[in-house]
Amino acid sequence: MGSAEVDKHTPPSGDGAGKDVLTGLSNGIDRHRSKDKDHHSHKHKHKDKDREKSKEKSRDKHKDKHKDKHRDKDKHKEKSKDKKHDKDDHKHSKEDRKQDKEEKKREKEKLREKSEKASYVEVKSEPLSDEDDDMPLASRSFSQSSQIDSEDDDQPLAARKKTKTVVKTEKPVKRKAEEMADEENGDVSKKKNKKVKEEKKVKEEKKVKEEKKVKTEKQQSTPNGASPTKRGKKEKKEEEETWKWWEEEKHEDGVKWKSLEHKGPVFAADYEPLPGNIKFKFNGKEMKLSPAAEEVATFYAAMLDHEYVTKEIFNKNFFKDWRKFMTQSEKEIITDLKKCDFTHMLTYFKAKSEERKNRTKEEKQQLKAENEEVVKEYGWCTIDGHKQRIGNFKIEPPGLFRGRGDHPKMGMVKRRVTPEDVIINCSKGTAPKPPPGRKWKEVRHDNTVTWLASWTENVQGQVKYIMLNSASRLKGERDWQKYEVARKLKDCVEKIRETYKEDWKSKEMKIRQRAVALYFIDKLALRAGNEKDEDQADTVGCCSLRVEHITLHEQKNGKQYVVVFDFLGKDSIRYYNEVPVEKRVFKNVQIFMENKKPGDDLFDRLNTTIMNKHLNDLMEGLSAKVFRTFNASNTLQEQLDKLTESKSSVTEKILAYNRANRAVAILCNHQRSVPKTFAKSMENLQKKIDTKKEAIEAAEKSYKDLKKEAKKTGAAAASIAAGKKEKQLEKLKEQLMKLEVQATDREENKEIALGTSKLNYLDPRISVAWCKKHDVPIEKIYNKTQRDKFQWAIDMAGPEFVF
DNA sequence: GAAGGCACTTAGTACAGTGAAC
DNA sequence: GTTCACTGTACTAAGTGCCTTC
Repeated sequence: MGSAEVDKHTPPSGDGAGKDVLTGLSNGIDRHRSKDKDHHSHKHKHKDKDREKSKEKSRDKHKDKHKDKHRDKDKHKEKSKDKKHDKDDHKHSKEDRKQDKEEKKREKEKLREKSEKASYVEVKSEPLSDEDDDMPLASRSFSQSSQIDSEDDDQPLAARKKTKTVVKTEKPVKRKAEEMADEENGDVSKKKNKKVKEEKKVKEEKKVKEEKKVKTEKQQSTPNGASPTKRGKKEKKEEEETWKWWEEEKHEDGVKWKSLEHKGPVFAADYEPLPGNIKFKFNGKEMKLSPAAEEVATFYAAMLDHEYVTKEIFNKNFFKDWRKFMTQSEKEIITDLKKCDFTHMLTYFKAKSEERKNRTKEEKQQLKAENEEVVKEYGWCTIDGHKQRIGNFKIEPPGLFRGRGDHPKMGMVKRRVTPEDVIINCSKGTAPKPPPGRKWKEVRHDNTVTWLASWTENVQGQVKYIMLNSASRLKGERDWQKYEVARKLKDCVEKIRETYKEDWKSKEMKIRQRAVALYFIDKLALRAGNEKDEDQADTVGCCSLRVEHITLHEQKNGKQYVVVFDFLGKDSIRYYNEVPVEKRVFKNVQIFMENKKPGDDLFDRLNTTIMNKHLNDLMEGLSAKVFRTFNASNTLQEQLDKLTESKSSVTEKILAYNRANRAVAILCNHQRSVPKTFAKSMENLQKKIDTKKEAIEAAEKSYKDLKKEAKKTGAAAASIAAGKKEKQLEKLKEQLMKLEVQATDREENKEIALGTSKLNYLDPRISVAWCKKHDVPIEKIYNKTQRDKFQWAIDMAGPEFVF
């Protein structure tokens, strides 16, 4: 299929092309059916069928897209069901086991529900119409055994999954993560570790000296006027914060801690029923709800002003779940969400919120003190003899699930977590006490994991964890290691690039797909793109890109061989990019798209496991995500080198830093919604600019007048005044320039989030070194929390550090 | 070897806190 | 003292990738 043909099925790219990309995509494409297509699309077959159906049903194109994907996801279900038909008993038993598991899971759920009796009235599940199971059974059975291409290893994954003849090109031995981690550190960090060991003695001596110094200072300061408690607190805090774990020996393989003690999590406060005068109305009639139903109703009421409640799926899920918390009589009465009136509740919450805002200083202070007490008690743990902050010691309160994008589960009730749901992890003999009269689900002593407590959340069945905060050793060590792997990639990236460029020419489709995908991951810092379940929002990454997500242009805006990417990535954030690529990549993509429907996988012979296996063969510890870290950090280093002028002022240097940071954020597609106050603040800034311009105009006029006068009269006074005016004018112009730069900066940053890259992708040693080299205070780049997180880097990196 | 589980990182948003401007 | 706008933090959803199970 030529690109023109592809283009025919895609909307004009460019402005606003995003969500409309699907429009008309299926037009005519179905006509290209081939052998390859047939077997490749086993997993797509039914989704295509359904897609056509859904097209008729749905008006919203974007929605359609998601629906399609959910059907896409059905393909996995179907896949496994097909297997059931085609394959041996083993598959049957697999399916059975799966069902067994699900049943067990359901039983567990039930048990948990029972345990929550205390907080909710238990109601037997209501047989509301279940639309989830609308997949036609007929479409599930589909044999494909005969459709496998005879070409070696050059088959779509869907087909290959059925055969056992996959040629294994990868190294057979897969090593343990711990081994890898150790060896990762090996190459790059080993030297450092050695150095660290050598220096350890010296440093320990230094440390002892420092401690002595601190002690003496303490002793000296306490009798002084300064508040002893305040000082003591500060010093204690500092002591806690300055555990230089990076100078210590690492734990052995897989061991995360030797001792761990904590007080357990903090549970959400019990539900406080609404005052009697706050009424819920159904069909215009006031109604007092049972406590359980009322609590869930308040979750919804509190969100009435939010966009979520305009979404059908949100309302549907909420109502279905809400009914589970109603009494029999409530269920009989409350039959339609549209007839429910929660506004009185919302008004009450708003008033409460106002009340909170208007608290007196004393009240606020008291509240703050109370919170601090809680943090003091539950916010810290003792790990290997050191006190460390816990990141999230509060258990998530109940509420409505706020899935992002078009999440099929949004609006479902997130149930209250009880001690009976919680697994505690700590040293033997140190288990925290559960709340009075309650029990933990389990207490374990697993020192190969970093979490302190966990529970399984009911909406998605995911495990949630209580973990240490980012300033802790456990997090810092991993962070350091992450950047070391990225630096290791820097040393061999050129070779890897040569390899994948060579692979673009491979005879094997699988290898060509892998090579092109890797090129995208490397060039565009795309995420790997794991496959997703049908009960999640339809988002993709590189390996899971579908044909509908890209458009090819032989020529676009004066550039040759342009690939236009338009898809929803993580958090349903749109990724739109027009990328000129090498001809060979372009031609390959053309081939990958041939005879495929919009909803088909672009890389049908590739997934993240295959990609990462390959990457790990190229370099130990390498996975797709390392490219993002590497490219982000590398970009920062390059941009800083390019943009920083050593003669500039600190302000200008910071501007340069922010620009470099922004370049990375753009690369990684870190977006944010435009701040609510943006328009207004821009308006204010514009006003300032206008005022400044007026001032400049006036100053210019008076300068001219003064100059004229000086020339005319030759008076020294007039000449001095003109000189002064000139200086004033220059100053004003400079101020104007600054304001205009600020406006540009703000405008450019409107939709870009700098924090994510700073926190997760940029090797902090680059920033630290840059600060040290250019005499920029580190506080200008990192706030307190960030400095805590990157303490290791601040301590470690000198001005000479280069990524 | 597919699928699911698990542990962890990465992500954007909401809101509280804070300090500057008026 | 009040308002406004920006910053920092808490929160929790959504990714990645390795490991285990069957």
